[in-house]
Amino acid sequence: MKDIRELAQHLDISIGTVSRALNNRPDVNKNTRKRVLEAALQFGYVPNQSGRSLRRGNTNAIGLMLELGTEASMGGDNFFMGVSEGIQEVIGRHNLDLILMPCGLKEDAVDYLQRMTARRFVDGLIISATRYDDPRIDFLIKSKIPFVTLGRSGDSKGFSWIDLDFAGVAYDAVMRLAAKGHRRIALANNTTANLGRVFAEGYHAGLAAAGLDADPALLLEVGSSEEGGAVAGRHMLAMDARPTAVILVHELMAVGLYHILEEAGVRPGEDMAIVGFRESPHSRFLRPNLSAYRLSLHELGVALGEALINEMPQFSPDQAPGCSSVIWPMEYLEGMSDPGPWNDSGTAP
Amino acid sequence: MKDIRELAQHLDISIGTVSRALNNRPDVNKNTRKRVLEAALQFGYVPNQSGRSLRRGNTNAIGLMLELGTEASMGGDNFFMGVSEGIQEVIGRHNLDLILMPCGLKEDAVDYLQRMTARRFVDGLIISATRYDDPRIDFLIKSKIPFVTLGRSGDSKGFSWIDLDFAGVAYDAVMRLAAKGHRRIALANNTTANLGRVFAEGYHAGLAAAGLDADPALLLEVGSSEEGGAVAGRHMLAMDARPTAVILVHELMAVGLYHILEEAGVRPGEDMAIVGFRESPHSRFLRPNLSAYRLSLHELGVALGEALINEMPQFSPDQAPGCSSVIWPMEYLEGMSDPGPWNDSGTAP
DNA sequence: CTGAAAGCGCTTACAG
DNA sequence: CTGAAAGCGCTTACAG
Repeated sequence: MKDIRELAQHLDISIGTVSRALNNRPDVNKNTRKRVLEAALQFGYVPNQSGRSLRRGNTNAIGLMLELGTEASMGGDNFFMGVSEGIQEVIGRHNLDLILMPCGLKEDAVDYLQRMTARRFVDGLIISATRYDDPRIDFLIKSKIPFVTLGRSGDSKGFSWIDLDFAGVAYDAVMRLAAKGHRRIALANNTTANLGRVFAEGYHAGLAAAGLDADPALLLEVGSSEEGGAVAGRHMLAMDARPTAVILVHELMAVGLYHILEEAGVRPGEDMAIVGFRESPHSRFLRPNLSAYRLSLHELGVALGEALINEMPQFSPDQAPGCSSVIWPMEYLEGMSDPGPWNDSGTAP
Repeated sequence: MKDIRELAQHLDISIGTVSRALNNRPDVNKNTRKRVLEAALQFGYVPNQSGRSLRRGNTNAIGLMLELGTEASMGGDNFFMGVSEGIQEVIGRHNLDLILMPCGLKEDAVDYLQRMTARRFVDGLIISATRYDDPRIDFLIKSKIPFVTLGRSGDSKGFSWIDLDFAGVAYDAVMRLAAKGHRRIALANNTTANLGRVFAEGYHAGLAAAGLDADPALLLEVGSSEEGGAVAGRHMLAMDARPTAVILVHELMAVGLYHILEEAGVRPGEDMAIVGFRESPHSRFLRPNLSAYRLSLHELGVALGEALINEMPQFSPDQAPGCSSVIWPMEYLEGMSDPGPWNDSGTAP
């Protein structure tokens, strides 16, 4: 069954009525609707989305843009799969489908976005890996396309976003470490995305609240990866006044960091306290297992989906766009990598 | 600039000519084409994909279907991100875009596929996590939609596929371990997808070639995850005749397996040899680092893209569809987790 | 080389 | 409650 015409012919009614029945319009005879629905099911008829989109001006799809190179910085692995599941749950209720739009390394993110929106693949967008100054946001605002960002930007005004509580986590980690007696707390950070800046702010706020001096030498800029953690480890080992604790903006770093420390005979958790960002299977299986912060990817996805629905006039007619901003709370999960109290004398070189 | 009509008006030519110029038709005056292209660029005009699709019957997009629950068995996000990059490189040359289509846990894969194809989101498909008996394949063949599968199915006839060399890896791993003196070699496997069956076949072929008996007790069925490795580890520790070596169908398993073994005082690589499937950052940073097999995700993506292009009549008019099948070779990368020769006496309990 | 026109498959005022 | 018709934005024979 290729098109609506054929289905209408088979039922001996007009295509208009078939369309109305299929679209759940109220003004259709109950029996007619039943016949149409049954015939559609029987013949496997589904309206051609191009025809529908052309007529209605929407696509019934929403997109989640991924940047292939940098996404590792938000969690790599299963982060986006977990979030997708939650997004789908919400948007599915509105008969929207989710598609992931991967932007290649070689393509400019704005060019890509412009192309995908111009082609009108999707009715709304979720973008991630938000930068401090992110031209994609200006473009999307100008284009009047409903969108939500995962991650705030520098000014973070005029659009809706959800951001993990990077500042809160860094602050909390510093306070916990300080309470255990640490005085020299390093930050293994990555400021490619804005989240790194926010993380550093929380870190500095924590230092101030704990009455500790901020030593720029303790601010390590590395990649959000196993290798980045290794780089941070080598760097710290080479320092004259070695930190006794380090906070990681990405838990993957712990893998490389542990490796490097152990190679040098420095025991993670015993000779150096380590706190990771997000709890993950990797962090759980590290030995000592990594203290980190927990969040539900599914719930985050649900929140993102709902935020986007709020931006879409067809679903939320009396909602002011760009008005919601959420800092997603995360819960400390104690591992064995930052035991306390810390015995300062036993550690510094 | 909203539509072609407006652009044509601005240039004072017909929309037909604008369209022809934009579509690189040869029968357009050189100067006219130049004017059109410049104006389009200037006003940011991009043809509406719905109009184009409706008229031409294609979408200029290809889809990579992911199953959110089971994809971990192929490697999680990083795997698909790496592959996506390669796919895009190839299909981009034909002005096709790649979108990822995540099928939620709660949705039936065939229903999902049917819906997405009926809506005509994409002109071609790559599906993954192929099962032994995969109804998606019958559906796609019947629908005459160009597609390629990542992973062969049980019969693997009548469609094109690329599969990692699971059989070859298992065979090679057994042979290497046997050559080092191992007699009891376990397999931590996952047969949810067909790859697990193929892996087991290679394992048995290896055992036979090495003159070793196949002990069903050494065939462990676990999840392709950290936790799955832990389960396998606990199981092996509890065995009367403990294996001296184990081959993992997924390298993530090593994380949990190492953990459990170490907890029990069994040293990975020394008291038990371990070989993983795919080399990854995780495997590289394990201590001892995991012997595993290397492949280029990017090249695999390129091959998938090319295979799909071959299936698409508009790009490969004289290609017989469904005729290509590739077993993707993988290269052994020696780590420290399976040193040899093995001293049998020192190990069994 | 260009323009006028048909038509891709749908939805939706409009008339009855 | 239903049908006939317009039109969404594009591409492409066809005529000139």
